[in-house]
Amino acid sequence: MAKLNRSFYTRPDVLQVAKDLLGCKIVTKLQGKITTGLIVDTEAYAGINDRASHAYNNKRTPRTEIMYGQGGVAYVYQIYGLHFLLNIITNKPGIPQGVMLRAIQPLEGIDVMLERRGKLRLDYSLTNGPGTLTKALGITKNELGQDVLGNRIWVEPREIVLDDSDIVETTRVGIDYAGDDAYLPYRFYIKDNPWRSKGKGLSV
DNA sequence: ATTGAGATTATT
DNA sequence: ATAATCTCAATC
Repeated sequence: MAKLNRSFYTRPDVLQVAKDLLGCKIVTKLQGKITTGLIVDTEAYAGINDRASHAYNNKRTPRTEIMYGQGGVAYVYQIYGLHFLLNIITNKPGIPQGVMLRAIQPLEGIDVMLERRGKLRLDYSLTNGPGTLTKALGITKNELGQDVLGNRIWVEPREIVLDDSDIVETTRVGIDYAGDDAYLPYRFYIKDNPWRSKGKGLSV
């Protein structure tokens, strides 16, 4: 199956990339196992002018450096010492923007995902948060900097029809520290899809 | 060298 | 409501 190409990710409008990723299929081939899921919930982080972004104010640190590289690369970081969150970097080198995956709908390799999550039965909690979907897909900091056009992680094009009326725009989750930018409509999810992230914080 | 908080989750 | 748990970044 085809992979989304580099130019999909290097587009200048990170909001458009976040929307266009909805309905696409993310695939990981890790530990010799393939797992896939439909992307149903994303958030855009708009770089140096976005107070919610790790790269706000052009902040360059060892952690954020990857965001300044080329688009189509995985930015994985650990939060609360417990969970790994997956972003795909967008735009061209020097412009640190990216899209975080908040939730997926499991498609293939569900048995593997259940095992990685320590669950016995399939329910929404398998992959309905940014930290749970990475665990199900086997993504850890090992994948930091991986090319999303490589053979470990990639995304395949949307095969379902989605128009704007199928996409809900709302505020991002868990970024109260971002002041007014917490109210920007930079989160997108597929309307009526039950696999979307519940989230806490300021979501409408 | 020290400290404080975090793009969360699961449990009480 | 809160514990879990640790890396990173800012400050001293």
